Amino acid sequence: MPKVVDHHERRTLIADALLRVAARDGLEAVSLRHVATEAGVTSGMVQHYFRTKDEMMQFALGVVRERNEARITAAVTRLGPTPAPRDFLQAVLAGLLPLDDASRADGLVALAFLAYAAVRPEAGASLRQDAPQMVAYIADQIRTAQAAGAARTGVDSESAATGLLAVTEGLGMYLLTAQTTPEKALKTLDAHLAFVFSAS
Amino acid sequence: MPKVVDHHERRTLIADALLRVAARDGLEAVSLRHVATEAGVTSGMVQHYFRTKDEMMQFALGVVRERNEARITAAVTRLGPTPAPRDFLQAVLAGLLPLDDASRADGLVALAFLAYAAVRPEAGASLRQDAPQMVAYIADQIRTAQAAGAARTGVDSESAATGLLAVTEGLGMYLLTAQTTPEKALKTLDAHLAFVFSAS
DNA sequence: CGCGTTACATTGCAGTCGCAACGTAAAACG
DNA sequence: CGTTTTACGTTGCGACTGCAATGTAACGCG
Repeated sequence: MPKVVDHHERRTLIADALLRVAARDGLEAVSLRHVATEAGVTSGMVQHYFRTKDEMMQFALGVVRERNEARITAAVTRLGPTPAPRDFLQAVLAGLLPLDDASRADGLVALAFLAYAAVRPEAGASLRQDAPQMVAYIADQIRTAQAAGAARTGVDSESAATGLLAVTEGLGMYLLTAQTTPEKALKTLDAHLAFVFSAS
Repeated sequence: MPKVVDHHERRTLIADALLRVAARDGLEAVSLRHVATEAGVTSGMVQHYFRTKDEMMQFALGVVRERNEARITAAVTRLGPTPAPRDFLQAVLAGLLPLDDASRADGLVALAFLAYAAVRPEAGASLRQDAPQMVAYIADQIRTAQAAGAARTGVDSESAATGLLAVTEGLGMYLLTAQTTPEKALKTLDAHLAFVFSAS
């Protein structure tokens, strides 16, 4: 064998270049040659690490998901142990919003992938898989607050959780398309949290 | 001159074909020849009515916007005169959700266009233009209800309006990507409306 | 009845695409 | 030390793209 190389590292290098191209020029500008040029390698090398373009896309999609996950866990750990449910959810959901340039770029790519996967069911499965546990987790937080008298009762916790996530998702889209500002988005999110977490 | 033809009708015919292709195979599958084949015409004719592909895309984008607008006004007129703000908003927002096959197809196309416009600012302007008045209108409804004691006070009406729209948008995305069901989406929307329209 | 304008259809060209095929160099392994 | 396997680089092919160019037929107008 020649130089011993870390396959995963090379693939991540290429995927990063792909994401840069997608964030700058859109997903339709992603081609083997463009990605290779962006990564500073030859298209032959890209082909060596990904047998097909679709395989490369799938991998890049996974990288986006990992980054989002990392952003969330970072927001959570930054909060310290045993935070109040409302503060906890505020941190998690705000961490999901594309507020800075880095997360904005990722958001644009995620949006492009969403449209890409909408007509490609096998690729879409990867995007769908972590939503249910997210809903369950948030619903659990709401139920805890309800039991402590810190959240409005008489509301289905799952509906409230889905609503919270949907608001965040919608605000994210408005941010990505410059239909609102970070300040207004955060204010709207807080207003919604105030709806959920209030005396009944 | 030869046969007198309705230009706008022909352009709409072509745009409809474009939207069918986009809904079925994604926006990346939209090419002059594919659209022409789908419309049952020659690519030369497409070129005759649209000087460039981008012009064709812009026009199709406008058609999507018109359809959405029509769906909303249809939902409103179906409601009769002077409805209660809550019923009114329920009808409008539910009308925005991609619940049947037709609106689902349109939603998929709109999603694709969103990603398309995200890296094409001049095309994105067309998507952004009607959001502010929508927010203003909903905020007005909320303020009316607040004055009548039918909605919770002490909340910024603009934030509440933005939240309502964001929830709808987010639920729409979950529906398009099959991450939720129409029943759950409507239930979540109603739960959010219950948050806004309740004694303070 | 010409005539010019409009409504298409056909063809072709330059560029890009994904991908296969092949070549080469280097290093681990016997 | 030779062999084999891996890691690339290069080239090219067939298909597709947007678009320009050109041709042709039909109809309104003077």
